[in-house]
Amino acid sequence: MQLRRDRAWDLDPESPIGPQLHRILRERIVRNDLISGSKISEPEVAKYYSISRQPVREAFIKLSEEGLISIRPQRSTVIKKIDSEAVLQARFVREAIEADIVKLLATRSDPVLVRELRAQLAEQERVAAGNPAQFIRLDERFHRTLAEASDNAGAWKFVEGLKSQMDRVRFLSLSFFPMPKLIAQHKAVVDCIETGDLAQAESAIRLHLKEILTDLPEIQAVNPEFFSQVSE
Amino acid sequence: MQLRRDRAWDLDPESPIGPQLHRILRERIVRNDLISGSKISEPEVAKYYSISRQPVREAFIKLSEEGLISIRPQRSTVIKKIDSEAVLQARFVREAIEADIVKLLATRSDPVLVRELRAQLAEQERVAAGNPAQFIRLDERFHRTLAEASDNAGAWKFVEGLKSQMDRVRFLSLSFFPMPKLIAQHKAVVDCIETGDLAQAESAIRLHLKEILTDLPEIQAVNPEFFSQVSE
DNA sequence: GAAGATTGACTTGTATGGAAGTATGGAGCA
DNA sequence: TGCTCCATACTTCCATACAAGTCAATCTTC
Repeated sequence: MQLRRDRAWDLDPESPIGPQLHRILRERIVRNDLISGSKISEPEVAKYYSISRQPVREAFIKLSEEGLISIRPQRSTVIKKIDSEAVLQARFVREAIEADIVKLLATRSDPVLVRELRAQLAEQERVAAGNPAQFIRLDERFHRTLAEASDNAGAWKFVEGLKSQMDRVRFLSLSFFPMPKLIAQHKAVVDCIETGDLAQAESAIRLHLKEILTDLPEIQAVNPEFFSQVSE
Repeated sequence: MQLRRDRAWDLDPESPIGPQLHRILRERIVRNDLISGSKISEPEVAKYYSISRQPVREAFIKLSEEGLISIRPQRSTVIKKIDSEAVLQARFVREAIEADIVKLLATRSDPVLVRELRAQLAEQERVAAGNPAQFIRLDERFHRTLAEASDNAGAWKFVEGLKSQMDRVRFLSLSFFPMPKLIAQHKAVVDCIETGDLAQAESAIRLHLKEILTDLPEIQAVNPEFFSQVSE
C-alpha cells in the first residue's frame, strides 16, 4: 500500500513506541493520508518505521477498537472505509454528552470561562478565511475546553474517540465546509452560557452538532469511494 | 498477589487469547476478586494461565485504557483502587447518553419493545429477593436492550466501558442495594416509553441513574480501603 | 551503629522466530 | 478453453529472548 510519501511523522525512540505509532497512524487515517480500503500489514509498517512488529501490533489493536481498521486474522488488515452508520452513531452519542456538558456550564456561568471562550472565538474568526485544517484544530480545542471546564475531563476522552469517526468525513471536504456558520454557532453557545439560559444553551449545542447531518449526504455523494455503505 | 483460588474462569485455546483474558480479568477486578491496590505482573498471569506474556500484555493495555489498572513501565502494574471521581464522571456521561436514548425510544413507542421490556421487568422481580449478583446481570441486560432498540448499538459499547467503573462500586455492597426501588424505576421508564411521554421518560431514566450518587458515599465510608480518594 | 554504595531480583518495553491459517497464481488434466 | 489441485507466499497470533530501568536488601565503610 501507499505508506511512502511521509512527512514529519517521526517517532521518539525514548518514549514508548506503541502509543506514539497509534497516534501517528490514527492521524494519517483520519486525514485520508492512508487510503481507506487498502491493505496494511504489521511487518510492512514495522519495516518502514524501523521498529519491530510488536509495537505495531499494539497500535493496530487500538486502531481496531476505534473502528478505523479491520483486523482479519491470517487474512489481512485493511483500513476501513468510512461507515456512515458508525458516523451517525458517534454523532448521536457525542451530542448527548456535550448537551449535558453545556447545560452544566450554563448553570454555573463562569466569567473566566466565558472570557477564555470568547478569546478562542476571536482566534477562530482570524483563521476562518484561509485555513480549514487549522480551524479543525481550533474547533477541537473549543469543544475540549467545554468538556474540561465542566469538571468532566474524563468525558473528553470519550468524545475524542467519537470525533475520529466524524473527522474522517470532515477531512474529505476541507474546501466546502461553512466555517462562518460554525463559528456563529459556537458564539451562540457561549452567549447562552454567559446568560445562563439552560434550554437555549442545550438547543444551541445540539443544533451545532447536527450540522454534519446535512453535510454528510453531500460529502458521501461526492466521494463514494471513501464510504462502505452498500459496497462490501 | 492473590491470583489463586480461581473458579471456572477458563479460556478456550481455539479462539484469540488476548481478548478472552481481557474479559476474564476485567470481570475479576470488577467483582473485587482481584483486590484493588495489589500488584499484578505479566509473567505472573502468563504462568498462571499457561500462556505467554504477549496476550497478557495486550489484555493489560486494554484494562489500562479502561482505568482499571495502572501500568508503570519498569516499575510494576497495580490494580487501581476505585477512584470515586472517575465513577462520578462515568456516571455523568452515562446519564447523558441513556437520557437521549430513552427520549428517542419514547418518540417511537414500539409495542414490541415495550412487551420485551415488561417481560424483563417480570424476570427482575422474580430474582429480586434473593440474588443481587443475578440482578446486576438483568439490570445490564435491561439497559443494553434500551441502547440496541434505539438503533445505536454502537452507543452500548461506550456505556459498557462506563459501567465497569460503576459496577465496581456495586459489587462492593451486594447486600444493601435497593432492588425493589431500582425495579420500580425501571418500570417508570418503560411506562413513559409506552405512553410516549418524552419529558417524563427522560427524568425517569436520569433519576434512576442518579441512584448511585446517594449510595456512593455510604459505600465508600464502609469500605474505605477499596477507594483511592485522599490516600495516594 | 549508621549511612552510603552495590549487587541482584524484579518490572515492563522491544525484537525475533515459529506455527497455523488464508489467498493467489500456475501447473496439470479433461 | 475451462476447471481442479497444489505449492508458495503472504497474513496474524503466540512464544521466547534480550534490553533497560527500578527497587530493595545486603555488604562495606566510616
